[in-house]
Amino acid sequence: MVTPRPDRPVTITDIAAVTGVAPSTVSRALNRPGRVSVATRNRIQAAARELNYAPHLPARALAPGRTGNIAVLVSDVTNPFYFGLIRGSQQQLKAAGYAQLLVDTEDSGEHEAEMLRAMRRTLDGAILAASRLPERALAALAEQIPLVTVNRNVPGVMSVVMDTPSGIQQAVEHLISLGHRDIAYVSGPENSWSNRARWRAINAVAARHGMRLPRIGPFPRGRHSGSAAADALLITEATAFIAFNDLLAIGMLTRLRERGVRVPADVSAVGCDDVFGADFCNPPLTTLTTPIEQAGRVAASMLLSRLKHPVSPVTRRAVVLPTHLTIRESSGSAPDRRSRNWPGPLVLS
Amino acid sequence: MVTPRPDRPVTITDIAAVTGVAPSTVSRALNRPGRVSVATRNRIQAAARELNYAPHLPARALAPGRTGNIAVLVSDVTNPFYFGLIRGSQQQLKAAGYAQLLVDTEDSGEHEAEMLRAMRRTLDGAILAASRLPERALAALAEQIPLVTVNRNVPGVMSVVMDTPSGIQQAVEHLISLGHRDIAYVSGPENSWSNRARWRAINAVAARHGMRLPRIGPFPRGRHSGSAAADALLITEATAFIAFNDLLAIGMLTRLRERGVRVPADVSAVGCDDVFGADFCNPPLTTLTTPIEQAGRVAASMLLSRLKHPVSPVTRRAVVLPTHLTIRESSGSAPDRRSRNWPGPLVLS
DNA sequence: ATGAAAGCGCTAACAA
DNA sequence: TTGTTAGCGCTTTCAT
Repeated sequence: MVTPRPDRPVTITDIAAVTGVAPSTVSRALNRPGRVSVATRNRIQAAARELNYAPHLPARALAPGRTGNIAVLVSDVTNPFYFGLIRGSQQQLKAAGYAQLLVDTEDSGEHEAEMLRAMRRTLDGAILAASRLPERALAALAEQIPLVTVNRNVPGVMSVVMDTPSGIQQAVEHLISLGHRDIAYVSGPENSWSNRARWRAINAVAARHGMRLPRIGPFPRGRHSGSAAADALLITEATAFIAFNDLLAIGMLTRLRERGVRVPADVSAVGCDDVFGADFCNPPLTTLTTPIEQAGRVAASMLLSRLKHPVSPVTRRAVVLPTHLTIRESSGSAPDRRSRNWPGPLVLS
Repeated sequence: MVTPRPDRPVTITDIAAVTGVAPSTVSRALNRPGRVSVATRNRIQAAARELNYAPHLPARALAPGRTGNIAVLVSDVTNPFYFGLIRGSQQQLKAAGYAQLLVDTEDSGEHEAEMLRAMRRTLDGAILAASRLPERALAALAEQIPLVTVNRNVPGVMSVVMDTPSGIQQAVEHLISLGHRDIAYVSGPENSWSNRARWRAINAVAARHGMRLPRIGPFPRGRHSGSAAADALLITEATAFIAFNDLLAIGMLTRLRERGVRVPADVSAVGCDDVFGADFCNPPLTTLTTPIEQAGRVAASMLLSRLKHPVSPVTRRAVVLPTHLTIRESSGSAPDRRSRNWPGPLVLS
């Protein structure tokens, strides 16, 4: 029996030598067990296990068409919004034998483009969780490499988006039913597609109710945006606000408390996303719940089915996931506007 | 001029054809610019840019020794504890030209081992953020592939750990200084190394103060552990607790509120980790802050320097990062024990 | 400074 | 059913 050097990774050639067959037979036995006689297959698989063989994926990836890698690009890995997405996609990808490459684009379209450029030959496809790329660039990219965008809808690119309009409608009407008439939209970063979609949806609902909601901001991502946003809000007449996302809303909650503004007695707060933390902040946040983990699963599935059937017409190009309003304690009846005043002084911190 | 087919990825051979040199020269020009004449180098680099060339990483990885991939294994991607770690390592790895493969082991040692086994030939190294593997397995693995563990210290394996004892000491003494004498440790999963380390540290401090702290639990990870833990706590005489981690502590906070127990008036709460959310939960949580993002950076750096200098003795094998207590509003003076009673009835939910 | 040639591990035609 | 052969794209000797 031939004993391969134990300090060198075991290859199919080693297995071939040990079992006395050709390397290609080993390859077949391991990948398409059906095309090999039962006897040899068993012998080979036993030897593989015995030698603790693991395939060398890069070598396999040399043959065109399959690297086994899918990239997932997020704008900020520490944003809890992505946690569920990452987990959802990871589940699907792992089950299908793909590795997930997590890439943080640092919220920059250039980083995003550069990473994709550098990695494109290493990838079978990519999931873009919050692309900052212009439509044209995205469409062009999708020609070169299978792509699924999340929360971004551009023609010709597969996508998973949330049904923002219906969720926003629920949110606005929830506040209206509580007696609020002055409702502000607290805007997020202007380069965010979700932000624009939400603002558009708000406008549409407001128009339907013969109202016009003011908008404050935009406020960038970052620790102190919540404070700035809360301060800006208090200058207005608003008795309620809908914030671009929960992070911003939670930041505002903190600042409002500092300034002695009671939520929801003085001001009602509504967030978007229902991220980790929305249920235990103070007070627990009423928010538009988006099925983000499902979005991750769906995005991965779309990509995988596309890889399997490169041009199948059955692959849907755009999936819309339902959203719903989760009512917690941060929203309540509108205060009598005339008697409204903030107990605390403005404290600059 | 030779025009390569535009629908096929550009290879160094294409560049060679275009510039009239040999493929090997292109390779050199791109990787070791010093070993090529300035003129040809410029010509080649220009052509590469022109053709929008990107190296095919799997092919490069065929040559032994460098795949460009580092795996980061976490027990649960949705656990906020890991966010900073992932970001820290990602920063370092990206800067060094490595791709980060994020792997969720689902808190199972078997998954962990299996993933590592399957991927080992694809990897230049791995960071194990919360390994569930037995010491022997870990040590054996470290022989085969460069490894850095985080929050896990096993001889012969590079590691980054937190200085739990000093942080725990601060926490315990903080509570003692507030008059607490009955302090419980709320234990996390028994297969967690951190959990055992924290419990050991607590015991040591208690002994130094002539006390013996009771321990309740263990409580597994999961949404409802906090409730169970809070209920268990209320059966004891404890006026304060230190929870295995913030997630557990926050869950307990929620349950305590449901049951009408005031924090910190009736019970003081201390968590561990200072995760996202610890600063805005209700009340904001006093917690042992661990520099987890730094841990990610350090772990990546250790791995990278190890890859560069395979057996350099200068690479430290174990790094201990300082921790400190962050005092927020969940801890306060101990109540008079005799007058202590919980206003609310026990509500099973 | 540059070219020629071999080979990394695996898969897929094709042949037997 | 199995073996032979030829690459995949790149790096790396070894010549020149």
